[in-house]
Amino acid sequence: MGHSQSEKKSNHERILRTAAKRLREKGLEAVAIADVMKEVGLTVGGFYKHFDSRDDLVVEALRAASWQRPGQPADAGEPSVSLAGFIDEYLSEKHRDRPGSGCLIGALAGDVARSNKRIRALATEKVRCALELIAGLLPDKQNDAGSAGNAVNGRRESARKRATLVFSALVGAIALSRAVSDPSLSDEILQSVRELLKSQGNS
Amino acid sequence: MGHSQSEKKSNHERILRTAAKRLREKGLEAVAIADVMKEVGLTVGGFYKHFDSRDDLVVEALRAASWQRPGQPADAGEPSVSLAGFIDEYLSEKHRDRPGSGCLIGALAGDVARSNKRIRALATEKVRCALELIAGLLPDKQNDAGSAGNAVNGRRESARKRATLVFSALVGAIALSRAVSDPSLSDEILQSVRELLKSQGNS
DNA sequence: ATTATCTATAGATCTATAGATAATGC
DNA sequence: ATTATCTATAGATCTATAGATAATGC
Repeated sequence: MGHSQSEKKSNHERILRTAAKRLREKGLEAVAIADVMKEVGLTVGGFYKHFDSRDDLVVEALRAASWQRPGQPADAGEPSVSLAGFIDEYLSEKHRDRPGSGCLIGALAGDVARSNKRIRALATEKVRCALELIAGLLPDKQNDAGSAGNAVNGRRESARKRATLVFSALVGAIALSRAVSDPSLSDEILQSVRELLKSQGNS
Repeated sequence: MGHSQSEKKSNHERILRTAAKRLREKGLEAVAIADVMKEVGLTVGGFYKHFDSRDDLVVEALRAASWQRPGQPADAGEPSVSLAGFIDEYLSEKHRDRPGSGCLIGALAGDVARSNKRIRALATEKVRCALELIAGLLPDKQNDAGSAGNAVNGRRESARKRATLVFSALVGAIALSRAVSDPSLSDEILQSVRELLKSQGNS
């Protein structure tokens, strides 16, 4: 029964990583503390020296959960990929089949909508980050008609709108491809949205 | 304690309607049988003369749940609207704020992905229906390059792909708009996706 | 002495069942 | 006689706490 400070820190991080994985796989309500602790090799009782409540674990785990791009090591850093590459990775069969190491929002948007303020605030930040990331990957495009003011602001506004459409389509497509029980329909959804998102003046 | 056959049938339908609403609002796991029965004006014990198990209730309720278009009576029938009208209704603030009477897939795609075969098979049918409905609303468009064979099949294939993109974007956008805690970001998501989906050669 | 962990359990909640009650319907 | 409903509860599960244990760290 060792319990040094460094061991505690290591256990803490393993609890977070395990919870982040299982929460994305099973949803925000269906993960029991005892199961997470068991998977880490500990027991329930010790949990509350690490977190004040189950809710704290969920918030911390979601905060720490980063999307591990399929086929990349866990700490691959910022995606320096193109928009087309990002779309292909997001809508890959690997990502669909491994929600536990995938995009938090894609796996849990529905659950988040029914959660408390803290979790929704955290998810809101993640959504903002995703929109900015995608907007940054978008190519320049002619100014949209609706934007008054100078051309730079118009471009930025247009990019943000297009990023919102792209992210919505990504999140919707991955959710649908996971929900559907027919593998060929699931594949078709991924492929169609990949193809059209990349061709449709967005890339 | 009345219990005629007709009264039982009426109670059965009220249980289904109540469950369909609460399941879309709270998710597939978070609705307790006792609460549904209480809301209908009955008690837990009677439940099992109506359904063999909780799972049967969920399947039947989801099967019976139809999207009540915002601002329409419950039995408004097939949407004879245009694609633009459909998009505007789906991505309306009313729909966002009333998941209990809204699109099943939009509210529960994430939950369905973690559910059993029966529920996923049922959701698969609902997804197929949605794709066909949207494909039928899509305007004709030039044949896409990838399709061999005659022009009609090419158009149909193209419409199906575009319908998949549109439905993915609708499902993703409504999920994001509900997940996010900042009302202005939520509004922005709905508005951006509405605008681009209608303008982007899809309508 | 402190504390990270363990075992054990109280209290809450939920599904499903058992047995009683009272109205229906042959 | 049948059955739709009720009350009560067994059994499972989950969060959180209490108290014991043993290694750490001043």
